[in-house]
Amino acid sequence: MARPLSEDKRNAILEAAAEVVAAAGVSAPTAKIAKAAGVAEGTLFTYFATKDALLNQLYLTLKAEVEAAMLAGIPASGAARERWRHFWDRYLDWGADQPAKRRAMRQLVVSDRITAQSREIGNRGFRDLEAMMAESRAAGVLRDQPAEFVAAVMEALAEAMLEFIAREPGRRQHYKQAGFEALWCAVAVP
Amino acid sequence: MARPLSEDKRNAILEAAAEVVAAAGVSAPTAKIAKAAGVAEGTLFTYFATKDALLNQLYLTLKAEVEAAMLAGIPASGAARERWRHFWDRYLDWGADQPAKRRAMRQLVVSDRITAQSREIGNRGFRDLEAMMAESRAAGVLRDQPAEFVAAVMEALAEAMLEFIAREPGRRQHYKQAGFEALWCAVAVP
Amino acid sequence: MARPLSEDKRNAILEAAAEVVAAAGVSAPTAKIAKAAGVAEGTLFTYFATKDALLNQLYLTLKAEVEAAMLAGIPASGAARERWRHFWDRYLDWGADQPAKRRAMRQLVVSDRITAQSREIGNRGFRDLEAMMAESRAAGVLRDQPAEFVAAVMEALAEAMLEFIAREPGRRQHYKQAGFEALWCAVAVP
Amino acid sequence: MARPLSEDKRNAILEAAAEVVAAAGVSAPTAKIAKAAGVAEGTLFTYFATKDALLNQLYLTLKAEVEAAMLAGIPASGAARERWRHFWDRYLDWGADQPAKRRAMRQLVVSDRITAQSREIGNRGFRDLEAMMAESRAAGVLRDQPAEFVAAVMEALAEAMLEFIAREPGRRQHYKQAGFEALWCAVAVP
DNA sequence: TATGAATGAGTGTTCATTCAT
DNA sequence: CATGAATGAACACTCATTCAT
Repeated sequence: MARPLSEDKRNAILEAAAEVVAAAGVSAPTAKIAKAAGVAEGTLFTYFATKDALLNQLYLTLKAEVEAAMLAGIPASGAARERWRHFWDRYLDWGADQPAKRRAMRQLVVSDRITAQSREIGNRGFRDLEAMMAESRAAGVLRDQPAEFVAAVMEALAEAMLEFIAREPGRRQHYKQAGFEALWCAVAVP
Repeated sequence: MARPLSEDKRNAILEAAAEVVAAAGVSAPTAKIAKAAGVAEGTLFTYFATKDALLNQLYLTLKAEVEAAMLAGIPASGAARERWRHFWDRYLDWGADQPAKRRAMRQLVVSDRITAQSREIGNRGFRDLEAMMAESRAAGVLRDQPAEFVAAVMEALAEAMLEFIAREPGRRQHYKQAGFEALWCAVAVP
Repeated sequence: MARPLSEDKRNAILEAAAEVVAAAGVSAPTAKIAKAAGVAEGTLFTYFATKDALLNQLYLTLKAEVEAAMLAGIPASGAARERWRHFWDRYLDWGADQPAKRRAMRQLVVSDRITAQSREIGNRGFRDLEAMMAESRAAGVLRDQPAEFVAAVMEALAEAMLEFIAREPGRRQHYKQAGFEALWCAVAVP
Repeated sequence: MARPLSEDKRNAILEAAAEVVAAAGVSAPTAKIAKAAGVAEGTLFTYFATKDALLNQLYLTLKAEVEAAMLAGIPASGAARERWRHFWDRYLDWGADQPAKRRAMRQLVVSDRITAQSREIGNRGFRDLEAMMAESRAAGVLRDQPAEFVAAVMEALAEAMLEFIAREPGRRQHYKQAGFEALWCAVAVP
């Protein structure tokens, strides 16, 4: 086979897309993304058939990245509150360390170019994550709310905290703490 | 349709813009907005100098509308929790009753076409609202967090609840209740 | 109504399209056509929704033009041979006087961008023309062939003669004569 | 599929080009042709330097093929009419049996990508053919027209008949007969 | 020699904005 | 002031051709 499709190039395009979408929204020109990735305009389309395919792939990639970040180093056992805190901290650290990716995600989530199927697949990972937490709910630690509700509250609060962290990077720990307190109080049995 | 007067036309354009932006994002063509408003393409530009001006005005108008909805019928006195509950309920009712406007707002908030100045002005209203609440914080009902923090948490949770209500309109009361419990527990002194 | 769609501009675009398609085929850029017509690139699309729409319209327009040319000045009565000769002469004169349009037609006829429907409509006019000739066939002047056959032979011979005339304009009369003799002998009862 | 030898590959590309050009015109992508030929995109360019070179070669190849078909089995002597009939029949049989090649030819003939030189060379073969017929003209069988004229009339009528045959394959004999009668009457001394 | 990824000029079409009516 | 045709700069995507493998 001649010059195989380069995984590096594919990743460069996705990284560039995150940067550019974060800065200019989903309507950013593909030419700008290609340039940022250091490839020719046409090359982008050998890796992603259409702009929509690229955006959907970016969405899935970012979703998977967040999930992987949250699961990394998760303690196999331990008090429910501690495990939740782990998730929360990893989530916020990821978001705070990758501001471009987080802003890109904000754009993608509200865009109608992300298909229902992508959203479905993207959430599947989180559902697995929540399944791991089913026990703590069963153990009576969490209020009686469906996993989706808990996840949505967590995401909402995390987003709000990340906004503050983005503006005041020095107070990351503060917002992580304050946010978690709010979260725990909101979802845990008092 | 009778030819509406000037002010009516302006409002028709803003209403149409909300609908169209909700459905197709901020990159929706001005021609589509004009058509939805029942005016000619060019007429839109006699009321709003540019598309950006229209989007920013829409943002401010919606912000003001939410604020007005929240303040309407506010009890002059009463327990802090009840007054907060009033705000919360009015906010969620507005969002649930005006799904298009809420979805339009989601698009506008993440768009880079909304200027910092607009955001500043838009939040001023909320700051006034919070000023009214300063006393409850002073009275030791709320945790020691800046008003912005409380507002951000409230908005984040409200958004999350509205997503659920949009999907299950019949359970509006349930989500209003569950959301408020989470909110109160997150911001109030335990 | 503001500035109405200009019939002149529409015609200018069709004329330009004929010129450009004649010279560069149906794959000629729309930008080139617009420029030749003296309008902006975008203007072309206010008159014709797509390039295909323009090409199909051009096809129909040219077909109608040929037909009109053939019918103009047709003697109401007279010997069949003279009436056929009239058609033949008008056809060849049109083709010889409008070389660009004729060459454009050559391109359009073989292009798969001209729809079956356009071809159907385009031939309808000729069928009317042939209907007028039914009598001569009935009168035993023409061989027993369907009208379509006669029309196809006429077109084929005309095309061949026009090629010669294009190369030797001075011998137009010669080729008109020679071609008609071939035609008549081919279709008439000996 | 066993990897074909060089000459086979060249032929495969030409055959594929005929199919693809017949279906999609001369603007069909070279990638499509390569795929249809079962070779890589780049390989096409080791056999033909440019797309134009391929198209011109295809034109010449098809021209040569028709000519060969017409000359095959030609009776060395015999009545002029019989020999003409032989040519005519072989021409129409070739066109009717190779509809793709014939349609490809139609596209090539009107394309400005076929150079004057190619056309010149392509017609040379036919001129040879006509040279063989010079004697019948000399013998007073044909009207006093240049060979080119006769050839053009023959081609024009053949094209027209092939259109009919393509639509009604069952009536091939009928159209061969009717067409030849028209041809003979058009070119022969009455 | 064969392959197919890489390239970037070119294409049809869209759209915010202007301006003649 | 209202209208919608006119404009031309973008934009997503295609494709002939090159060249690293």
